[in-house]
Amino acid sequence: MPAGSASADRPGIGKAAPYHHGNLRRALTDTALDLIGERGPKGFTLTEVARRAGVSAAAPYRHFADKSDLVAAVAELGFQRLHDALLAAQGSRDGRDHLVELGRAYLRWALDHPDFYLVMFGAEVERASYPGLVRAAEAAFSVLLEAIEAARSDGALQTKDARALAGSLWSVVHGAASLDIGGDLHHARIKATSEDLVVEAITALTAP
Amino acid sequence: MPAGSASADRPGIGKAAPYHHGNLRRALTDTALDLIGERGPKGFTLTEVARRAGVSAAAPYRHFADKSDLVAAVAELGFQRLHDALLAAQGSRDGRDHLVELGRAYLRWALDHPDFYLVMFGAEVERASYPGLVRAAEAAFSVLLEAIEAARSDGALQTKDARALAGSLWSVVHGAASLDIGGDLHHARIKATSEDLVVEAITALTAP
DNA sequence: ACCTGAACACCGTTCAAGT
DNA sequence: ACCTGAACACCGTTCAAGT
Repeated sequence: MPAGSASADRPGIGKAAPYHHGNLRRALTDTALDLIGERGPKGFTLTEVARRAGVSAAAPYRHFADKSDLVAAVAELGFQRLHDALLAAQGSRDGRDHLVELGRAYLRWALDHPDFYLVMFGAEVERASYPGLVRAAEAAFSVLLEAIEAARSDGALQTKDARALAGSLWSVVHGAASLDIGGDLHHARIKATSEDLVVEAITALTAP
Repeated sequence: MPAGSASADRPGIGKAAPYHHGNLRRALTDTALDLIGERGPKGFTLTEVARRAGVSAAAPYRHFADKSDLVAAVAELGFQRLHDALLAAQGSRDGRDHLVELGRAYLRWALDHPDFYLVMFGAEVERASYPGLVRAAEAAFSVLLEAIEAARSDGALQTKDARALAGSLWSVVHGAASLDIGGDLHHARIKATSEDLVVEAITALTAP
């Protein structure tokens, strides 16, 4: 234990990188995501998040109402990043192909960030209780909706109910992502990848 | 507190319906399901399950390795009931219609038992760690697989990879159930019901 | 064989007190 | 304004002891 270091007038000396004063809120959500990635959404404790961030167990309560509120903040971050990933998936100009690309991008993001994904759709947080979370999810969903509208006005798609089609597409993609992450596709000995399933399903659902 | 009753030689006199000696294991899974239904998969504690069953907090450890093991047992029960519900859905003889009926039955069961469903597919239990759970899930899945095979040999369906089609169908139905239970379809203002989505999607995916 | 009682480490949360 | 330290109720789990 080193004592009397030159930085003795700064708080948290010796302890691993204490954030303190400034952006503890963001530090906590980042640390929480790390922990969830290591231990899964369960076995994740607020006390340890605080410990890793170098603050007391009570400190998070200056920034979050309770543990669920922190988890909701992580989920909201996740929806924002998913939203960005979908916006970045501007491949093909053709309406139907664009929808396939969107589905692929969604799935890829989910499989690349299973920890985020589990928090975003898991039962740990009542999404309905967090308006910001609902808005973030809606924003991501709107990318899909607009792609459908665009395809429709291009004549590449004839759908009465764009929202219903969006719901079907979201269901397949979310279902495939969820079953893949949970290992269920593997247990069912399905050799096709979730990407195969998604591409085929979107193609069938948007067939003229 | 009534004392000296005629049943004083039986354990647990006076306390609310103590199960003791016999089928405590089953009593615990039943109580756990009740509690999950009331409070959701989180906010469910082993201690309270024991309390409600009228036994000490240590008693469950005679029947389950730990809390996760109890949750896994509940999930397994869920897959068995889902399996039964699918077997009972023997409506139409026609191959494609039968697949639609199967999807409907799955969705209905999930929406009727959201507590079960969340435990079965939630992150609270590592499904891969519980072989009995995996087997129960596979058994339920096999109903779908056999329906596809039957439709194929009837000529109602031409599919190269039955398991892949099963994966796509499972993805839509699971996805729709999951999004509906989570309130996400509602937040996305999708007016069509999850049943509408599922029927339409299965029809499209099994189109000749 | 099955359950109780007491114990331990740990967690979520609160609150008075410090800077 | 933001954080600490101590406190409280409660939980998961273990283990010796009871019947």
